[in-house]
Parts: sequence; C-alpha cells; structure tokens
Amino acid sequence: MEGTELAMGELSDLLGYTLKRAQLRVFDDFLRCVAPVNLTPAQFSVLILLDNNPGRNQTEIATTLGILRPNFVAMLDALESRGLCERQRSPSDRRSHIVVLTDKGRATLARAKKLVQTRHEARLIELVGVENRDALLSMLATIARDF
Amino acid sequence: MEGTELAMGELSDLLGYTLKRAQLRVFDDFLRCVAPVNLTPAQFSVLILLDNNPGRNQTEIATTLGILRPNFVAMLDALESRGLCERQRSPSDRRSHIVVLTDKGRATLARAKKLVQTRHEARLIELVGVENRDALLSMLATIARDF
DNA sequence: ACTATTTGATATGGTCCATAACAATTATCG
DNA sequence: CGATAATTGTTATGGACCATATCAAATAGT
Repeated sequence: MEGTELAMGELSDLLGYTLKRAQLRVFDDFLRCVAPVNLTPAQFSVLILLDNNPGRNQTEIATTLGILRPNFVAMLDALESRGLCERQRSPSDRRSHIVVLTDKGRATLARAKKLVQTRHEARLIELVGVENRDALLSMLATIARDF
Repeated sequence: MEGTELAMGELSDLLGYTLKRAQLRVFDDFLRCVAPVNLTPAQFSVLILLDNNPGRNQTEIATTLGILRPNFVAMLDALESRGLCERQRSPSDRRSHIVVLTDKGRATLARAKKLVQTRHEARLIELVGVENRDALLSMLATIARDF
C-alpha cells in the first residue's frame, strides 16, 4: 500500500483547475450554511432576482441567470410548490407569466441572506483577508464579464 | 417588449455567484483553445497527473482528482480508446491497473499544454493583469484547500 | 484457512444542461 | 382585415456529470 501523495504537476498553476476546485468548495459551504432554509445557490439567485425585479416574466428571469427557459419551469415549480413565489398572468400579454415573491418567499429570502452573510461570506472573507476580498471579487467579475 | 436590463441586486456582491460565472467562462474558453487536440478540462487534468505520477493505479489517479472510481472507468476507456494511455496489470498486485501515458499521449499532452499556455492562460493573465495573477491563483488555492 | 478489504467494473439514479417541438397568444405586414 | 411569423410557457428527450450499491477477482489480516 503506497501512502505517498501524488504530484499535482502543472495543475497547481492552472487557473481553471484551481478556480473549479474553489467553486466546488464554496458551493458546498453555501449549501451547509443555508441548509436551515433549504435553498440551493441557484434557488437563492432566483429569489434575489425576483425581489429586485418585480413584474418580470419567466423568460426574463431565467435568461439573466443563464438558465434556459425549459429548465426554468421545474425550478419555478419547486419554488412555487413551497409557497415562495407565484406565477401570475400578465394583463398586457396573456402568454407570459409574471413571477412574484410571496410574503413567505420574502421572509425566507431575508433569512437566507442573513445566513449567507453571517456564516458563509464572513468566513470566506476571513479566509482570504478583508483587504483582498474586493480585489478577488473584482477579478472574478472581470473574468465572468470580459473573458 | 421590455428592453430593460434586469437588476442583479446583491448577486453582484456574492463571491459564490461570481466565482461560478467566472468558472463557466474559463472552462468554455479552455474548450475552445484546446479544441485542436480535443481534450476536456477533466481529460487534460488526467493526462497531466499520469505524466507526473507514473506507476500509479486507477484509484490513486481518480481520487486525487476528486473523481469517484466508478466514474473514472468510462473516462479512462475514452482516453485509452484514443491511444493516449494504457492500462497495464501490476506485477505486485493483480487487482490494480497501472495507468501509463503512451507516446501519443505524451505528444498530445505537450500540444495541449502549449495551447493552454499560449492561448488560454495568456489571455486570462492579460485580462486580470500580470501583477495580479499570482495573487488570484493564491487566493483560489487557499479557498480550495482551507475553506 | 477463513474473513475482511481492496480494485476495477457494472448498473442505476439524480441533477444539470441543451435541443426540438407544441399550443396558445401576440406581432408583423402585405 | 387576414395570413404568416415570432414569442411564451411547457413537455419530452438526450447528454454530461456525480453518487451509491453491488459484484468478482485478488489480496491482506488474523
């Protein structure tokens, strides 16, 4: 039985590899921290978008999150079945569904935001250092936007 | 038809969200840059590990990459069917398969490394700035390791 | 020698992502 | 106006990736 660690080679110097590894860790921690309200990162992002963009339909919400419309249907079904949001028929266009947060949805989102801040992001900031957090976020945003 | 952009709200300030978005972009660009040798990020990481750790078996390679043994079987099948690596019976333990790079595998890896460096990483470094790249990599590695 | 463990493998199910197609509705424009 | 095109939500479907249980062969442990 060989107990020796394997050499990562040039993987340690690959931004993409380290980026993916970090992302998996962060999402895993997010799930643990937000477990009390039972929201995935994707569901959390949907609730935030609904809160900040009232009166929008499914397509608009989905596409701004990079979710394809067909895949957004089941996501909304899950949130709506838990009473966190509602589909309403638009009076101006009877094809589209306007998605709105319910009171329960707003309350859940508030709890989730608090959990994310106090448990998840706080620990993350402490890890990388307060003085580096904004630079990190800025670089990641640049990559996400302009790469 | 509303042409207005939606507000991202507190998503813009969420490290996890931006991290994921950046990761998707980076992997997408990796695929484009490495398309001439037809390797996914995961396959590339396997080849690198094989090159740096001769004489190891499937389980050791897979687990260091965070790949579960059952899922590694098909991955190796694909690489082996392309003649990039080979499974050899270990003389010391006839249960395990030692995985080795073939000459073609080494050549392909060399081409891939060159493509990654000159097209992929170079552009990424240029985007975030040479002076920031190491700090970025270091923070991501810290998150991946200690979070 | 008998049991427990390990290794590669198969089967299977879940989640996420992507495309095609469809009915209902609305927009286009001849 | 009316025929055609485009849009919206939806379903169906398939692929990629991830996780668990299980198995036969081989080895380790006692």
